[in-house]
Amino acid sequence: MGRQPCCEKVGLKRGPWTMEEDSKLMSFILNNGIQCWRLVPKLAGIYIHILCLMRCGKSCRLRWINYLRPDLKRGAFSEEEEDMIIELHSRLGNRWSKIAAHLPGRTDNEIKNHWNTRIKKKLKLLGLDPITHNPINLPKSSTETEEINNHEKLDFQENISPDYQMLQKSEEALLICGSNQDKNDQSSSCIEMESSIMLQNIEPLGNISMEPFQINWMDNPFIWDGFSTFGESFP
DNA sequence: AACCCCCCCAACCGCCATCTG
DNA sequence: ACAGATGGCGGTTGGGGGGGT
Repeated sequence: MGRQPCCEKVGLKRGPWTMEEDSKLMSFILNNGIQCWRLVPKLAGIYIHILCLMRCGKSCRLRWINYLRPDLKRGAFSEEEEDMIIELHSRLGNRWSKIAAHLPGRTDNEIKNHWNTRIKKKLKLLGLDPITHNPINLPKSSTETEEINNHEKLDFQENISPDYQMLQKSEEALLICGSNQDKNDQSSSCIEMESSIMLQNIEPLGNISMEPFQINWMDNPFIWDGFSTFGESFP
């Protein structure tokens, strides 16, 4: 059995977040940091507007991580990012959070969505199984047909799937690296550590509600032009 | 213009791991 | 040591929007 729902569902709001809710949550986290997600909605409400933010802690956490975090990169994935996702997925599988740790500014949810809607199709078009990253429908070798099949494999690799060759090369490179997996784990931990440090380094310098304000982010201040243009000019 | 279909993605759900008293 | 609480993760869903008919 899993645990019970994180909070009492009665009276809690669900569905899309409003700008007001975003404002409350953002203000609270920037000013207080995150100690306990379950308390955030109540505290955020008391802190800003007396009214409670009628969301469960889990919903607040998700909204912050996937949408409000100031370090999020918005917009389409670049070719480089897509290639990186494919390469990481071939090694890590559906461990989206681990993959996201290697792509600064991207969330696990964003990567998961992008994988399911775009990259999966792209790989299929390239003749690759999105789960195993191996060619689809490649005949299995037997003693009698091995040579023919090898020719087919070569044809496939040379004529159909340059991306597959690229993947093979990156896998070879990883084998040569040997302890690369450990290195990746360490770098992943570093990224996680840096993220937590970054969270503590946020310094809101102005009024958060509807006016432009400045955030010091890893000693790189930027101006966030408020909630009026939310979702479009969010840095 | 109206309807339908498909795609995208934000948000939710359920489970597992870890923490805490 | 244990049970309940909490955080985090991956899978899934459903609503909105765009394109086609």
